[in-house]
Amino acid sequence: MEAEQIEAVRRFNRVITQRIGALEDAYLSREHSLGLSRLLWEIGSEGAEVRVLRSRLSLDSGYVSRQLRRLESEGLVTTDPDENDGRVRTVRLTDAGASERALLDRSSDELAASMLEPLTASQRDRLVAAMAEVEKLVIASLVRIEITDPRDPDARFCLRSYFAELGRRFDGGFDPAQSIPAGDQEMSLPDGLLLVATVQGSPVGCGALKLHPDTGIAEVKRMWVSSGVRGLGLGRRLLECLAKEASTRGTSTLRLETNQTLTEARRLYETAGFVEVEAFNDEPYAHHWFQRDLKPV
Amino acid sequence: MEAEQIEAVRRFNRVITQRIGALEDAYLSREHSLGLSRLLWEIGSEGAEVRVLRSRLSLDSGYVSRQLRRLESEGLVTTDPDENDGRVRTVRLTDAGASERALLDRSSDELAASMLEPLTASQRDRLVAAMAEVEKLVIASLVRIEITDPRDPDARFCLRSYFAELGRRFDGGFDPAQSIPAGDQEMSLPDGLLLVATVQGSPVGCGALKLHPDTGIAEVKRMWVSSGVRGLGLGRRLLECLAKEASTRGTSTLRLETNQTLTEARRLYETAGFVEVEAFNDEPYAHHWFQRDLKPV
DNA sequence: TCCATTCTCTGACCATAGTCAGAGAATCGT
DNA sequence: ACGATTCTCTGACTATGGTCAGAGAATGGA
Repeated sequence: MEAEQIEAVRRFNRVITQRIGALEDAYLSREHSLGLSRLLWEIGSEGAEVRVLRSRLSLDSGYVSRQLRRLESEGLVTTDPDENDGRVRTVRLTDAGASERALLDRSSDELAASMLEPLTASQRDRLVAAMAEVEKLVIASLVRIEITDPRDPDARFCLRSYFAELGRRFDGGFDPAQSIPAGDQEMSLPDGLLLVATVQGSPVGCGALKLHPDTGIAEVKRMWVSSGVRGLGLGRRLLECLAKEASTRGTSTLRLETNQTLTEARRLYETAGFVEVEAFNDEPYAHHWFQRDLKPV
Repeated sequence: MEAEQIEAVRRFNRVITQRIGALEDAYLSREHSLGLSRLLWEIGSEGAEVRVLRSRLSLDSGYVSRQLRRLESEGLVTTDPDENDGRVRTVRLTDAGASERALLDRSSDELAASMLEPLTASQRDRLVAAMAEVEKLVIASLVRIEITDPRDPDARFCLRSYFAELGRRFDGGFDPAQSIPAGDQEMSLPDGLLLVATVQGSPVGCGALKLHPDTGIAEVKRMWVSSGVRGLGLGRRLLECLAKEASTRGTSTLRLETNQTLTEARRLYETAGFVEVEAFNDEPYAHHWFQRDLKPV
């Protein structure tokens, strides 16, 4: 990494935190403290359970409790016990609370507008485009990839999303019963593994391996990337991560099959060193079979 | 301004403040509080006067004093009275303080590096480029233009910079004595005015008017934009601002002359509605004379 | 049934980051 | 020379944003 780039990032951080900080001071410090406003915001129009608020903002339970009492005494929220679980309490905004929250929303809009306002139309377009690029790449830098139990909720979410996408994209839909299966056992060590990619706790992609240590072959399955984070090279990162995991577990050849409608996946495999080979199984949904040799570690 | 753009800016602000905030928590919260670290940083390797620190960080004098006592008691700084002015005290870092500051510096580097580290080389380049663009445009949105007394230090700085630049760029240099002068009086109301553009307190550009109410003509003089903020349309903003000020003061025609080496200025004048005319004065350094009619207010 | 756990709440603390009033010394302006 | 101003400092006070221990009610699991 070059010193110049680091200097550029530092300069950016300095300018941006100053600017946004100054604006937040000016706009958001209405009658409530920052903490109260944050809580009010996080409750949302639907209401929220106290324990959810606590974990989302990662705050102490006593602290949240006191803040809620204060909001209550100002008539901005009401808290009622949960119907199913008497320990849990649910906070809801009153009308006054909702309008207070709307005010915060408007302030945020004004804050954003004040960054655009002094600029010409073309400068605004450039700023918005550059911000989108920064945002995207910063999110990319937040991706964490970890081996995850297939029964984990995040893993379940990814697998469900994967099947849903195949259903949407395959000509004639997708029926898991027709396809070669990959059960939880096959995606758990030592038979295989599942990688889940997350951004700040939310699952955004996955990829699995079925290991066959006796033959030195491993199959790549369940490659999926959420539409929100496409174009960030996450597919490639997952694939390389799978290759590394396979390699350290005695795999010399990686195999996978794919459907003709998944063109971007095919391009990914080709540019990642896979070569198309004869069909090595009878997966009914596959049109292309790929293979890649791994360098031993 | 479009709602979409505002939404994009808000999303950017959210993502970036979260990201930078989280990183700062992780990296910068060493043994000193944020306030002490900020002060330590601001003192710099050269040392600084207490009053300068106070105004730069816009902090209460009592507060700064107490913070300094604390840094002193930890052996990180020394404060000595100024040689010339016994009221002023100058703070300097001790060796321990300097190494503490170097540590902060390194943390900032690591923080920046951690944003780049997970990315591929091409993504890094894109991120740095987009950050530079955002930074530039955000700075552009921070520019304030105000009528300023020519004897004000900021004004003096701009005028000095203006002459220095002419000296560098004109073939054969520039000698103010040879040129048609514009004294402080001529750039002060009611005879004229000087606009100074600042970004967060630092002067970055200027432009002056010499008014001639009897003829309805005003002359534009001393147009200068700091090299650090070029390409942001600041010249145009200054020029439009001058035109507006002239217009409200009974000017119907704006005039200016310029040197052939200032090509970007000439392009600015042409695209801002000025047309080249015969020489209307005998300014020895001028090669082109321009004029523009103003719509009455 | 009963013990462990979960969830919320209260009370007692604490550090940080200030603000405000005023005092004392040095300097400036006239 | 002297009154106004500038600069720094001390003391008293405050709000914010927490942490920690423990109590009491509800629930879950064996």
